[in-house]
Amino acid sequence: MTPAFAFELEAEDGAARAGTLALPHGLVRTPAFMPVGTHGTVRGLHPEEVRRAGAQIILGNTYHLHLRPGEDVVRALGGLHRFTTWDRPMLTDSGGFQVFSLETFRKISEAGVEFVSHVDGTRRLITPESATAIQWQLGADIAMQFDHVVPGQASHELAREGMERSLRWLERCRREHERLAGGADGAPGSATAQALWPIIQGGTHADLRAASVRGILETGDWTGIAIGGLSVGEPKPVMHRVLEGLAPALPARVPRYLMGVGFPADLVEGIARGVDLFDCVAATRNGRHGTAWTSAGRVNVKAAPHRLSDAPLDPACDCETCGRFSRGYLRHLFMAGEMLGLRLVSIHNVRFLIRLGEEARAHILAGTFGGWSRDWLQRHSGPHKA
RNA sequence: GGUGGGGUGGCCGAGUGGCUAAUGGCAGCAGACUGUAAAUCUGCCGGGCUCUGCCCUACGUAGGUUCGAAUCCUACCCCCACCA
Repeated sequence: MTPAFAFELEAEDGAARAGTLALPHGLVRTPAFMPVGTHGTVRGLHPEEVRRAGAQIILGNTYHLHLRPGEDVVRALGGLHRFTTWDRPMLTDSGGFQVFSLETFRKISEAGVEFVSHVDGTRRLITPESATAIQWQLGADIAMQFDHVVPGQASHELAREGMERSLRWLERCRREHERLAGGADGAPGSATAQALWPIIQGGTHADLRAASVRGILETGDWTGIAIGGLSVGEPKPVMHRVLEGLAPALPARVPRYLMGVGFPADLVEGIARGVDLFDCVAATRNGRHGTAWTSAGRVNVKAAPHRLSDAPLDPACDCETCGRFSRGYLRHLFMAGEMLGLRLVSIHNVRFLIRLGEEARAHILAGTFGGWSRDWLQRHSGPHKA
């Protein structure tokens, strides 16, 4: 039996990597896209639909699950896996992204972040310790450190502040996680039940990113390392440059998780720069908003030309939606405001990204990733952008 | 037959003399969306042009008052409510 959290690097093709990550609830073949299920559900989709789309692991969110229903409820009902009935691996984000996205609802101090709940207005102080403790109660396979995300346009000074604070908070998360894993508070589980992953910050500044990696690697043997603070407003070439700068500094035997990314082209670009794991809400959000990713580029499901179309969204797609429903029907569902439309396009987009990971993996294992990714990016550039 | 209310752009519905091509909403068209405050948000939405502006058409129909009318007056047509 593979030890929990072991990552086997199976092949490299240029900077691209294929591997297998062993987690308490199962294996994750990489590169892989992880659908986001903020509230303990991949929005709009039944867990079986997520599974059939090929998802190996999904996310949950610490901050949102803390507000609703509360980690005590989740724990009382058997933990996140049992609560949601998702029996494959899960990862919880720490709430660090909400430091960025709910910027107008929070105040940062060294102690932590005080949020004014967007749900009921109550004040909630989230600290590195509490974010870790909440995640322990939720019980996902992987917990993320509580970090300080700054916008993509952040100055060197602000990016440095966020990066250094994230390092200090990482240490506090690590201690709390070790304490909990040791059963200090009588919580269930053990050191093998949940991993804690650090997050590289530093904005768009190469020196800060490098310092972040150094700081993280000095403090422990991590079973995975995340790259945060990207796709938050910086231009794509800048994100690519940051990834290229990071790759050589990262240990090869540790999986790399690019947080919050991305669109299809971002996956291909990221994989080409050594990223193993991705997550992004765009698949489901765009699905709900009527934009489908296809092998021929983006399709606006609501567009009039699809009115009489009997064709599937993407003839090259093996998802449940494309196997059964026409563009004309999907357009009708959107126009009629029927929820099935939102769900069907979400299913398609999730499958599209997961399949993209599967295809990339196959090409890396076959040693053909370079040509394949170049062709793919070529096909999906310009007017047919992905 | 009588009395009262009303007829506004694809639909609903504001507007009672100039700031009105006419508030809103819906429908329609397009765009945005990256560790989810999002089944959301933004823009366009009478026609035409030599398009930072100009012209035409338009508030039931026809006439009138006025420098100026969707807004006031007259007649007619139609719709609704109540009474006979």
